[in-house]
Amino acid sequence: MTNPTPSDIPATYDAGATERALYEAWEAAGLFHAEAANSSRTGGARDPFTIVIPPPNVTAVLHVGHGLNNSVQDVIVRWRRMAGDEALWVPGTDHAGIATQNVVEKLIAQEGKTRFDLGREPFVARTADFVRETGGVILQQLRAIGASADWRRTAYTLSPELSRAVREAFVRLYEKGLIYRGYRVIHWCPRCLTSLSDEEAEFKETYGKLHHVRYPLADDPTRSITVATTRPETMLGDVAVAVHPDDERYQALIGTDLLLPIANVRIPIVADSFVDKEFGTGMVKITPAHDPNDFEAGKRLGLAMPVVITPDGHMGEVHEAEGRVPASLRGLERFDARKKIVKMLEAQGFLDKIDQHHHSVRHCYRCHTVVEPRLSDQWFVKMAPLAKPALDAVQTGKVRIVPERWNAVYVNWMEGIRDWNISRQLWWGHRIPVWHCPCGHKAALREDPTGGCPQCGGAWTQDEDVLDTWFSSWLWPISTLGWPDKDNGPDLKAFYPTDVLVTAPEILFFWVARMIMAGLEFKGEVPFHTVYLHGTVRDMQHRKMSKSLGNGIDPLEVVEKFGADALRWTMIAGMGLGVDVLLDPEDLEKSFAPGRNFATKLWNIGRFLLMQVGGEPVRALGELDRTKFRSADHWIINRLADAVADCDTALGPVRPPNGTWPESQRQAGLRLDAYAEAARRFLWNDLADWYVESSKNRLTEAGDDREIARALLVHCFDQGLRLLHPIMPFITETLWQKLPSHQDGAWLVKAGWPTAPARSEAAQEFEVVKEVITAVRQIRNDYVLPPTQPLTAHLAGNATAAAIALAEAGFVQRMCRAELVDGGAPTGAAAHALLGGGLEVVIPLEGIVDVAKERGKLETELAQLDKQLTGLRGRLANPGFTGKAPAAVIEAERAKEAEWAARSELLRGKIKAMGGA
RNA sequence: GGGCGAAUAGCUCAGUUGGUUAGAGCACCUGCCUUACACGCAGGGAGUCGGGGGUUCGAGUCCCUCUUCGCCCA
Repeated sequence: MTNPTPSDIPATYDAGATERALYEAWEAAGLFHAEAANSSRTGGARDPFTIVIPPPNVTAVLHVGHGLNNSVQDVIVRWRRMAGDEALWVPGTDHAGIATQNVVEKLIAQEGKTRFDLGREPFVARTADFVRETGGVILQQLRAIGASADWRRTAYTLSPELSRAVREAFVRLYEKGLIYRGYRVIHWCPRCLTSLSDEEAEFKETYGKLHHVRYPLADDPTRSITVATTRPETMLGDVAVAVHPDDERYQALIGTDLLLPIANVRIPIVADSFVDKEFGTGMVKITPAHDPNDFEAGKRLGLAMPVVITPDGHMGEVHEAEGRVPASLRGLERFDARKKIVKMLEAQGFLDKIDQHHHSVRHCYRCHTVVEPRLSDQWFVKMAPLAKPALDAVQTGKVRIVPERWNAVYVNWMEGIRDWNISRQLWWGHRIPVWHCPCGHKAALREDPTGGCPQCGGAWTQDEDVLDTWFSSWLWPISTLGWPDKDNGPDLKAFYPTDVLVTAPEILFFWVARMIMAGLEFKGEVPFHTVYLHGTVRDMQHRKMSKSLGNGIDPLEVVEKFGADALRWTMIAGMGLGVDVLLDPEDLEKSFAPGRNFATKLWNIGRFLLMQVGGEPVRALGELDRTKFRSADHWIINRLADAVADCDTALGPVRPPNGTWPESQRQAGLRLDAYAEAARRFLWNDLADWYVESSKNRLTEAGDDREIARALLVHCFDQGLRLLHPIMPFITETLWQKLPSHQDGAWLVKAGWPTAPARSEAAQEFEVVKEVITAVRQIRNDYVLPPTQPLTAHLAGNATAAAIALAEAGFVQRMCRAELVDGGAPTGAAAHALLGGGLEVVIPLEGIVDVAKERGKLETELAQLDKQLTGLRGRLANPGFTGKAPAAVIEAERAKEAEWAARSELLRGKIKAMGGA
């Protein structure tokens, strides 16, 4: 069989032609399947390793943030799969209540309809159809970037199974008294027409206006007090003005009435210690129905709670507000009303002044409408009892959060946790499983009731609201593995607790913290042992990529132009721990060419191997006679050992011993950028740049030397491909299957993760050879000698080192076009390089080297060295140093002093020989 | 307003408990189409480690302070 020639295999790798078919082959071979029976927790032979995907919205299309998040998960899960774990990656999607409902509402708006025109059931049916037809696209797109999930297990938060989990969780908490109905001020989105949790109402920095309004005393309109507000429209709902009970300024006013302008109702001045005397005028107006703090105050003081804003954000006498909203304002949109009220106040002489005011305003996290605090009845989960064990789990190390700084954020939130508003006035989602009947009886039920109320026989009506989407998401790790239907089923036993949760810090509270609570509450165990929080993909101005800014990158376009491997490489290699990944949407080439180029480099290493090594089998590493190794062989084995160790260190510990991370391991590992760099360095800088080059002279002639080189080339490339495979799965699999060591039917996906080979001391010898080559190259560059001009390099100063280099004279010749000569260095015009161990490289360059210039170079080097030597000697002469520094440090400094002194002496001698002082 | 974090090469970042001449990738400059690869090879320049003060034999690393930026929470 003849070896291929360069023209047989194209010089560049075509990702597009390879990736799709390869993915299909992986999937067809069932390589991503994980079986409960194989897990050591159920008596199998492999340790389980599980990741559950942060479920993307079912209507989502893949954006670069998904690309990053899922690439990270895939890298980790592929690593563990190769390492021999029963590696499970559970995929799925989220029904995304508000988001999906908004999408469908927009669709029917094009037909001029609202959801209310359709009615609840038809609207839900329409949404379900929409999801069925267009949903889940993202799961197909994840395949395009190489995601190795077990697709048989694809889950959906609104599936019958996961809906039962939601129901079970609700009923259990209800029965424990942890779910209750509360009447209070919540965040309300006037556009989505639903309440939101604290977490769903996001702060946005805003420049607003602080209006100072005069409220006259009811019985003496010549006197007035001044209060400040950013939301004048809510003043119609004011029921009191509060001062601090100890505030001397206002003692006399407590108990007197004010006349609320515009509304023209009397409101009292009351005392309450929540008022900050120092802030503003020390007087605060109380609007219980439209501000959460005022609500608390109003409750304490037993005040009325008039509601003056309608659910859709218009002025109105909604509740307990008769006579407060003048006809001219009724029905006016809240921000229009604000402007009008300010004008009215001004006209009536009640407006003192308006200040510019920089503050944070809550917005709906789905539609970005300014949220309205609103008094209403909602369902809540009592969080404190759930938070306690979840806090402990992180503080004791059962769950570690990486990077560390998010620990404090987590702890802070848990310690100040507030009850969770879980009811949403939406139609798309899990309907709250509570039924009421006319007799007032109320029950939370696992199954829909069949008959009537057990107490009065009346007809049941189900609660109208649905649950917060996150109420299903927080069950994800347990529900996707079978809870509660198969609570003792093999999957939960085999794979729960899972291992790593990979996500962005934005949903630490929405999701991660709540999953920890749910896992502990419903399964009695943490849902995962590591929370890995990665950065955000941003553009070159550090702006988050978003549709509205138009600065996004389409991952599928990148896959098409550069390949999935290139996409993955750029994201993983550029991802420091918790650090944002910066990509340039204006210049995809700049961002993704490095990954494509690396793939091409690998392709060409492969091309070289196939041509030079041929298809005949190679000897196994263990069968090689190490006594016949050349220095390069020892060296590449050591470099491989380093690479394996570096990758392992960067990836880190896998699971906590005995379920708890020791202090020393809490932040260890998951340095994906360091791992990527270690794999790249080995394949490119070590194997391709040096070992492949060193092998070229050896492959031409049959014999042991050729066989050793062939075997090591194949072995090292094989191992390097394994190290890189989790990051660049397609190119590595493609090349790996072409290796002569490849067994029919074997997949790199399932090939073993490398273990470091035994090291060899002899590897240092090759460093000498490399140094000589580099020295000659530097001289060639310094003197601008054409690469083709043959040179003679005399070696002197260290016979042992010289002999090592001379043994590889042929290789040196090939690498830098220099013939090595033992000794005989000329005294005339020559270029000099002084290497470690006193080895000298002298290249005679009559007519090219200016002796004075060459001497000048050496003098500069000497001056530099002497300066450092002086400092070093000063340190060693300092009794403070020798008396206090650790022995090892002093020892090292002494050794350094000796080496530098010798080098200095040598330099001095050479300078003298060249006519210097 | 409270808390946390960051500031190191043109850019993005490493820098372990204080201890070599502060590193990497990208970018940049120079030479080269050397029979695997120009999506490549070789060589090179580049940082008073944000400012100031302190502790120490020794500070990028620890402490104080100022400046700037980011994040989380209210």
